[in-house]
Amino acid sequence: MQENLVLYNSLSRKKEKFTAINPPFVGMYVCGPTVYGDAHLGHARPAITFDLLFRYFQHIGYKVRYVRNITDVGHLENDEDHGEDKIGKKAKLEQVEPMEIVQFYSDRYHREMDKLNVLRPSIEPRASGHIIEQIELTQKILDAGYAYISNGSVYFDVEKYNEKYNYGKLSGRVLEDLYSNTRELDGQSEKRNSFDFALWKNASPEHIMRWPSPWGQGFPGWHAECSAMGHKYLGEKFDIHGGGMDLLFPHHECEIAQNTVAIGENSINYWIHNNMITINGQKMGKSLGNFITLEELFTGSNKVLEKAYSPMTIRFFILQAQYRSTLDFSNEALQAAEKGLIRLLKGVENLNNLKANKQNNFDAQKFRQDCYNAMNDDLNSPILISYLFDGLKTINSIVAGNENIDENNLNILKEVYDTFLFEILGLKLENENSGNNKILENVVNIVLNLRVKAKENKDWASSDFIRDELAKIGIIVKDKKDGFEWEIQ
RNA sequence: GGUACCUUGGCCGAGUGGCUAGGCACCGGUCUGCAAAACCGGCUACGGCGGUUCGACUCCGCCAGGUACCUCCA
Repeated sequence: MQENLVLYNSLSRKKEKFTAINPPFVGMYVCGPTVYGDAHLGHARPAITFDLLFRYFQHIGYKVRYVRNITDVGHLENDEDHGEDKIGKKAKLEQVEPMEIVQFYSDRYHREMDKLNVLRPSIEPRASGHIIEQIELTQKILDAGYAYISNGSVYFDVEKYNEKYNYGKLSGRVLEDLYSNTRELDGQSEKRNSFDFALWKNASPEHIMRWPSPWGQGFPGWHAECSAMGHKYLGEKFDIHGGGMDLLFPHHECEIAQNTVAIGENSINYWIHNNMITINGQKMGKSLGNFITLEELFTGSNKVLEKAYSPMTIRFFILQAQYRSTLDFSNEALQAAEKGLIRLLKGVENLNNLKANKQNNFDAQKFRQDCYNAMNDDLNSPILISYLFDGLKTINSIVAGNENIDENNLNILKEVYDTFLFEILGLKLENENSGNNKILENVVNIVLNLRVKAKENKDWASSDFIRDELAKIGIIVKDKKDGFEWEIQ
């Protein structure tokens, strides 16, 4: 087992050596989607980031329990006092049961994540399935004296909490600043302070999603689910809590407050946050309306897209940036990723056909160690990928006969690509010519075989005619030494 | 307004107090009937102004520009 993994902890704002609480087990909780719309490029980033971590942990010998929730209740729009439930609103709009919305978008989320080769988590709990746990959490906080009841709702008393603990220790916020910077209360609020947050909300008569509780008919506050479910499945203390940087405040800050009171201080060791994907330098997000769904990316059906991009192109694009950096979307960047990935995968094909030599001038052990070092340094996937490209040059030189590799080093080299490219980065070969186009495939092959005959007869007019006419309808022919390849543009 | 962060070559994106990441594009070459593809090579950048230092893209200060969070967002 590699013991040198270093991860950036948002709590300390430093890179820290990772030490599991109870090795070889690792408990990891990641905030999943609120399922009221299609997954977009932004959703792919945490999914892939924590998939990378999940895969790497397993590779270096840990047994990981990976919990990623599905939020299906309690996530309100706008203001906590007056906002509408996101799922409930969509259900009304579509005139279906809220759970139909949840099922529909959960299924679609899974489908897109599968395409991205994101492994399913070990447990995927839903907020609506853990109402009792959230009521218990709320009751504990009430019993401890850090919450108050107001009109059938229960609010966390941040001011009181901050007297003993430090509200803001994760996000670096100071409560006094929040006083001056939050909007003035209009006098109608149920909350004592605007920064107090709901643990349980009283349901108005028109609110569809509602459950009985000691405080009346209602529903849980947004932050309650992660505290309740995380600790239910991972224990009182666990190793990692992850999510997007935009959840740092208030969501994760509130979770820490809840956990501290209801479960204990420092119940989670490492807080890990991925950065945002930007478009034209601006965050891609639901509220800005500048998001591109994954389905649109895969099919090219969005006017900002010059073409369709395959799931592996998207995955590679995301992995080419370190997860804590913003990543700027553009057609140019995506096409660069696409071409690079194809070249890398072709290199692996060459590698698998390599023949070992007696002589050797490649140090595969060092190469392997470099790759581990990159991953151990806070999952530096772009550096890892740069090494894999460096290795490609070596592979091609060996193919060309300019360098030599012996059997031992060749075996290690193959193992490194297998491990890092496929197992850890989670990339895979994609089959082009999607689906039921067997007939087209056969027809093109017949035509191109005719072209081979024409070339043998030095009938350049015919061979160029075939190539050019195919190009006109979007089929690109690539000659090879021993035959041809083609692809649909 | 408060808090934090960022500014790297045409584009994306790593990184370090001295040892030119990588990809894409571009240019040149090999190969090819030609072209494409593939392969090889070239392309030495770190917002501005000061300071610390033998030496700064890397540390410090100021300025400029940008972003995020402070309300829902991955």
